[in-house]
Amino acid sequence: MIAPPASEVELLTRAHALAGLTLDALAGQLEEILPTAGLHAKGWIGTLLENALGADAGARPMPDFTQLGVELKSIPVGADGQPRESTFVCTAPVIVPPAMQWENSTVHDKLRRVLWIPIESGAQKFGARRIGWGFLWSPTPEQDTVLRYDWQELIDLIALGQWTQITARLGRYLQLRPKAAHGRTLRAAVDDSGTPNQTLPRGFYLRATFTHEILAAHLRAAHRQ
DNA sequence: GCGTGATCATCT
DNA sequence: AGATGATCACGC
Repeated sequence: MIAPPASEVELLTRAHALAGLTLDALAGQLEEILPTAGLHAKGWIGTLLENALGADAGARPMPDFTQLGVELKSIPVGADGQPRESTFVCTAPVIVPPAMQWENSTVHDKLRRVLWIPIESGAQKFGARRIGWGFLWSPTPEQDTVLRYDWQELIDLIALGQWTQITARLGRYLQLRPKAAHGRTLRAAVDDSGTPNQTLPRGFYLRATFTHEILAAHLRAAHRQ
């Protein structure tokens, strides 16, 4: 158990010390056992990085580094450097509190400041994947505007109980997708006529097209240095 | 069961 | 091939 970093600089320094390491190497340092690749490894890399960097949020719905307000996201990238998957942000509420606004939403909380750490993905053996160069990101004003708009559109559908209208096709940067152990998971909700019912729990995700934009912008900025 | 960490598998 | 909908593992 490593203490949480005291500053963003310390966090970034820790992250950069991991760059170039394979998962095998980092797991060895932390005395953690590599999972068998593929199906049963979902989420394992993210947890490994949390442990390596001193994240302290656990499973609470708040940024991983609670004192810094920084969220950690590992992101699988192909040989081309492009994200291979969408990025889970947080669970979506099923009952929307009347006072809920973008500014006090969990999505906003988590995306306000993110430490992105690219992870090699692709055909190689799981343990041979290398950790990339992490970088801190905050939404630009333009990105924040789109995120806010997406969030409002999606949260309105939930608040109005219009579950049948909800699809992953909605949202430019943010989308809603199922987030559950399996398809039979149900959550108490209210439908669009105000009648209590049940619905599949969903989560907010960032589209890969958006995270691609984030990574590309970072690389352009880094090249100018 | 719920929220965290995500990726898998199917459809278009 | 890319996006959508479904699923896997862990801690509490």
